[in-house]
Amino acid sequence: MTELDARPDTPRRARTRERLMDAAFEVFGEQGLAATSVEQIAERAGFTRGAFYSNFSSKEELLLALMARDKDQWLTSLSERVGRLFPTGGSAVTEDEIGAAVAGLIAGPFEHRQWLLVQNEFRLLALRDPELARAYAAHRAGLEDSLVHIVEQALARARRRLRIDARSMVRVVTALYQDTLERAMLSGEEGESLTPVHTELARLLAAITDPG
Amino acid sequence: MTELDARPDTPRRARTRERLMDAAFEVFGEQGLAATSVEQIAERAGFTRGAFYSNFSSKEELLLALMARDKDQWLTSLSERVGRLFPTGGSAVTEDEIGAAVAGLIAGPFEHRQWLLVQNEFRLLALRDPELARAYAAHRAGLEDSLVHIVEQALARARRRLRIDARSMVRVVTALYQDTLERAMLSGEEGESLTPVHTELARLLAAITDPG
DNA sequence: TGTATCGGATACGTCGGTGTATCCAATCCA
DNA sequence: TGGATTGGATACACCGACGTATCCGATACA
Repeated sequence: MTELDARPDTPRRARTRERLMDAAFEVFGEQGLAATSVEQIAERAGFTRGAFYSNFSSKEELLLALMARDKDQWLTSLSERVGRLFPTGGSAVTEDEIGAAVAGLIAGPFEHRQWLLVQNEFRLLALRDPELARAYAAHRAGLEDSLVHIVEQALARARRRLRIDARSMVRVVTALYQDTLERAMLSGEEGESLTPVHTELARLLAAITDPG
Repeated sequence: MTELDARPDTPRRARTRERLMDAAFEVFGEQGLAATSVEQIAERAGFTRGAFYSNFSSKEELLLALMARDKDQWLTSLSERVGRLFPTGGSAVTEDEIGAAVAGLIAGPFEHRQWLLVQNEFRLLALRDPELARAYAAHRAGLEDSLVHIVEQALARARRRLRIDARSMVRVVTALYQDTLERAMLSGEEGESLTPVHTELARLLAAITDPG
């Protein structure tokens, strides 16, 4: 759990760490965190266990690095796309358009399945380990704050107001998104079955927003 | 995964199976499914691995038995409590009263933490194993149907109507309940921190119901 | 060009869990 | 009361993962 005693941060090291994280993300998604051995991660990345342990002190540390690395990417991407959907000075937006927007955002270029799985496992670990719980809570808080900000901007631009406050709205939507995505993944093969997610979310959003 | 080749279903066997399931539920909750060995389960129940394998063919089979066993208990209990809260022929119900009702229901006698953890892990397994996925989907479907029924009854008795249909409402509320409960569990020690769950849910329910 | 350092590979001992094959004891029924 | 049947305990062989200590080759630098 403690940081690896600071070694020189040479570019070569950095590349190796990246490759290990990428590999870990893949294998975690396929097999699950607990079921994945350090050896499998290293192997997938084209290294051996020796390389792994000279870059990370444990699977857990790698996981933390992984989560931190990708949160920012995701957020900036989302923010950009929302900005394009609701440009400043645009006109008021209908309920249908909100639904379409959500659909577009969700259908983004991210591997939902992998992320859902890894996030779930991370959360599960955090629920049992107070140390990890703090890390996870911070992670989520950062994400939520950013989302709230994005939503408030979007609402202002879309000329709509919420029947509940933005933070609650974010919580409801993320929770429902998770749940519905899981439901879709559980029944049928990924691709096409993402549509119910959209309609479900659109329906809810229509129910809690009013023109204003 | 296949059933244990049918052995005589004597009362003694049944008792042993019960004890093993109870023990498994405890240990699963504490350590997680993957981290729990068959030996720990047996030990907790006061047996050895031998006993386990002569009653279940695998951890997985035990898990399925466990889920099936407790779903019904929970549902009937919930239904009873809802019935008491909204008796037939009662008067119309205010938003505050709905909040209070939800709070009361959630604060029920069940070990939320344990259940949340086990359900989460079950779902995680199901997301990777199509066989389990079907079992889990059936489990959830049964639960959801019952909840929808309960909600429709309660709404009629409370003289309120929803801005969305009952099934969507059930999905939203269960998803949000999960998420908020997790949030509470992640920050601070269990007991008192369940209140935010109540207010969050009450707020949402108020937003999607109208008097009618 | 020679030497030091760093990244990664190899090899090893250890541990814990698995599943099965065998054994013992208690209950059941004649 | 004595043989059979069943539930559970014991013992065993096996495997996979772990973490570390040590070694080798390549790069960097003088």
